Amino acid sequence: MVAKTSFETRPCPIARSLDDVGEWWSILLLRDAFQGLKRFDQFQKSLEIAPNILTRRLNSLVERGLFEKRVYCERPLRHEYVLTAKARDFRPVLLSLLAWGNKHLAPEGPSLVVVDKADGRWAEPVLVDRQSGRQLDSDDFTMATGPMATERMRQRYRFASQGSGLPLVDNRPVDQNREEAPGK
Amino acid sequence: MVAKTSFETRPCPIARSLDDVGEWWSILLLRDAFQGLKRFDQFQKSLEIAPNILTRRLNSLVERGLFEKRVYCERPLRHEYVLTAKARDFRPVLLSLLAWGNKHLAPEGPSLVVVDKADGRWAEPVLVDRQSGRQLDSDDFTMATGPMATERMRQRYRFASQGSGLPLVDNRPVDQNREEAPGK
DNA sequence: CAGTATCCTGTCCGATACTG
DNA sequence: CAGTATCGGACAGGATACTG
Repeated sequence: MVAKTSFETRPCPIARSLDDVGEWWSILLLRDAFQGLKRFDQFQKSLEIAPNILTRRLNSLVERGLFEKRVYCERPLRHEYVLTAKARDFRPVLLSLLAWGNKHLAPEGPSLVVVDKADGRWAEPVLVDRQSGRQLDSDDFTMATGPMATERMRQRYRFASQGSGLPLVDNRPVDQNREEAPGK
Repeated sequence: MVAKTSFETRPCPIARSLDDVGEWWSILLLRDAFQGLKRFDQFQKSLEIAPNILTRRLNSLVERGLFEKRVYCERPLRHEYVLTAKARDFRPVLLSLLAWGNKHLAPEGPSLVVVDKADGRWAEPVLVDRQSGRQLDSDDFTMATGPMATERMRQRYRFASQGSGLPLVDNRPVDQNREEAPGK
C-alpha cells in the first residue's frame, strides 16, 4: 500500500482495484475461497501463512467488502469467510491471471486449469466484448478516458492517442451501450 | 515480494503471475505502456513516481521479460521501454481489472473504459471459453489441478471439491483440447 | 532528458508465544 | 480451533541531490 499517494484517491479503475486486492495474499485468499475454502485454518494450511498476517488480510478483505464474516457456530463462537457478490465478480481477473501464468510461467505444463464441470474438458479463457463477441486483445479495441476521467488522465491518453489514430471517446452516458445489449 | 516463501517456488500459476507483476507500480506501468507510453519521463509524469523507484520497477519488468529496453537515440544514449509479447498477453488481466473496478469502485461512473476503435462504442469485457463461447464465471466451470500440480495442491482441491460434486480432472495431456480447437 | 546514488520511513510479513 | 499480541527483519516506496 502506498502511503502518501494512496491509490484510493486515484480515479483510474485499475489503480482502485489494486488498492482493494493488490496484495499477494489477498489474491491468493480469493483463489482459495473460490475453491471452496472458508475457515481460518483451511486458509492457513493452504497458504502456509502466519496467523497474524492471515487475520490482517482476512479483515482487510472483509472491510473492503470481498469477504463476509459469518458465524457458523455459536458455542464456541466460530466464523467462516464467504465470498460476496463483489468478490465473485472478481473471478475473471483470477482466471485471466491463471491463463497468463499457465502460458508464460509454467513451461512444464499447467498445475491449475479451468475445467468444464460437466465433461472435465479444459477451458481456454478469452476476453471478449459481450455484444459483438470479438476478442478484446485485438487491435480493434483500446482504453479511453470515460466521463469521470480527470484532466490528468485525459492528457495522458491524449498524448498516447497521437499517431495511433485513436478517436478520443468521451463524455458518453454510462449506459450508452446497455439499451441494445442482448440480455446477459 | 515475500521473502522466505517466495512465490517463485509455488507451482500455482496465479501465484507465479503475482510474482512477476504483483506489485502496484508494475501493473500501472503496464497500463500506461498499453496506452502508448514508452519513455522514462512519460511514465514518471503519468504516475508521479519517484525516479529511483521507477528505475527499479522498470528494470524488474525488463528482467521478467515484460518490457524490452530499446535504444531509440544513440547520442545521447536514450532508451525506450516497449511491451514484449508476454506483456501483451497480459492485457486481458488488465482489462478484467478495469471492468471490475468500474463496476464496483467507480460509483460516479467510469473514468476509463474499453472502446472499439472503429466506432468508439464502449466494450463490455466478458471472459468466455474460446471453444464454446460460454461465460467462464458461470457455475459450469471451476478450477482444477492440472498434471503438474503438487500433492499439496491436489489435497487442497480435493477438499474443496467435496460436496460440490466436482469431478477431479487431472493428468490430461497439455494439449488435450487443442486438437479440435477452431484455430483462433 | 534519463536516469543514479543516498537516506529514511512505512508496513508487509515471518516467527513465536499466548488465550478462550 | 480460531484467533490475538509482540518483536524483528526485509524491502518497497518517498524525498532529494546529483550527473552526462
